[in-house]
Amino acid sequence: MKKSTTRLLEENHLIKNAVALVQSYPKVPLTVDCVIFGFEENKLKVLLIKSDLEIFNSKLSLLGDIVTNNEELDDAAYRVLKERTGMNDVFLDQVRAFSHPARHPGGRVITVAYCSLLNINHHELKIHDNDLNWHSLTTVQEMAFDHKEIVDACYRWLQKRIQEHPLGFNLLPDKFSLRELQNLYEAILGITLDRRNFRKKFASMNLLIDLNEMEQDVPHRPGKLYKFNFEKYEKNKRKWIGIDF
Amino acid sequence: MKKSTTRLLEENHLIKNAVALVQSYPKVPLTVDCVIFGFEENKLKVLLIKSDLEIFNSKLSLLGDIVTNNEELDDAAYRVLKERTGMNDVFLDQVRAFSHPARHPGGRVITVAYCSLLNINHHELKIHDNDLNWHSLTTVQEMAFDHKEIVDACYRWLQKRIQEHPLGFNLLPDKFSLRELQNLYEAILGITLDRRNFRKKFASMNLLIDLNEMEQDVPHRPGKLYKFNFEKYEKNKRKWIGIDF
DNA sequence: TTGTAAATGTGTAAAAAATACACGTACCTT
DNA sequence: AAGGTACGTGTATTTTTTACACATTTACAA
Repeated sequence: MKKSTTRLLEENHLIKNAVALVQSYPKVPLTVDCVIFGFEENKLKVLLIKSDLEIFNSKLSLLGDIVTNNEELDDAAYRVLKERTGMNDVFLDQVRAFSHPARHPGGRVITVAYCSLLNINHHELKIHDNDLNWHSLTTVQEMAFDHKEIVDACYRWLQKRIQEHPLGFNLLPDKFSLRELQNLYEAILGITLDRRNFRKKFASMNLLIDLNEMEQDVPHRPGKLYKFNFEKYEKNKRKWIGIDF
Repeated sequence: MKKSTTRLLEENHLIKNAVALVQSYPKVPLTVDCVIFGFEENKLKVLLIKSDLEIFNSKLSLLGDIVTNNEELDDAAYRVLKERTGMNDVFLDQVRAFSHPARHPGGRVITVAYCSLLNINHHELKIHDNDLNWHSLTTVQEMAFDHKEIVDACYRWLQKRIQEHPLGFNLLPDKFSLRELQNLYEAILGITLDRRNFRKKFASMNLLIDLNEMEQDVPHRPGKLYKFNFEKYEKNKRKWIGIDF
């Protein structure tokens, strides 16, 4: 249906009013920060950079960036991830916003934290770039800004989420053994699990595809290799209840 | 330890650098929006206002406001809640940020959504003010901005959270019967629960204090009244695992 | 006052899920 | 060839969840 000219003019007017309203709003600088987790040597790692703010004297910092005009927060976080790791199709989810007025020494900056999970070995990281490096989560202490607080919040978020959804697979290679999977869960949750019960649980989920391959180059009896059935999980995601260790 | 003058000057310089950096950042208008839930007549309600933006033609809108200078997001949300309901000490938690570039007709505005739970009868609502009113969650359809999407997200958030923590008590009067409590859970989760098993579960949690009082003015056998043991819950919050219906 | 309607309060048996636990096997290394 | 190491598997026990029925208390109406 074609709108009349009068209607169009009126609508135009209303939009102008709305624009004027928004222009009267105070504005704040907004950034995203990515807590990028990886798993290596049976330890949960987090990808950090040395802060380029002199005042922080090379303290460790999250990967982040300003949110540009008309950019969705999710897109900004993906952009940071892509720029720094070269990777697409990485797990990424918003955790929450951090807004303490003094969190940035240069004045008020609000940041939205994202949690990302990726397979360290599948990377194309530009590690050489800029003191970009993986750090053991447990050893990371002082950080720039409120980034330690953000890392802690994302870690707690991950611990909770991994008990509701099988997110851990994002941290593993395409092919993995059950032992590797169990090590991952033990590292993230900080508990030890019974091997037989752990295998039973994952077997009952029917989300693992047996590749009929064996581990190579292990100094002991090799285990079977599996891959994660992403398709099946995506299809049933809504019905998903939990894992419950 | 007293810092040397040189050190102070240097620090000052670094802060100036940081300030200059932040000043170079793009800025966006930022708001908070509160999804305020209540419970009445065995229905989950949400507190809405008629949008004062003409372009929305009195469509329903969440209670929200701009985030002022140096204000924490949590504080901004509390402020909105206080202004509109007159209530302190209300349950409030951040859900997530919404950032679609076209979510506001007046241009780019990012909003952070909060979920709040309060006891409708315990209010001092200024309902007369401004077309402020409670609406059945199930009947709310069209809303201004992306507020329907935000309400839906907060409802899903609530459904999930209420199975992990006993948040429902925030929606009930101080004194309530087990039937009211069950009605609440059934309304939020959209399922029916077995009465005996429900009571058993809450009894096993030991979070209810028997007031040795009875319901008044009910057209049938009155039930016992209980109050929620907030202190005990707060004390054990960290160890809390879940409710699991 | 008596009967009826409506919701309260309570326990147990069966099923399902979680837990605890041990030994033979396969492969690697020396 | 022997020893080390992690793999792979099943069952009994406990705990949790589910399903289910009847007597009781009060309000209300006849």
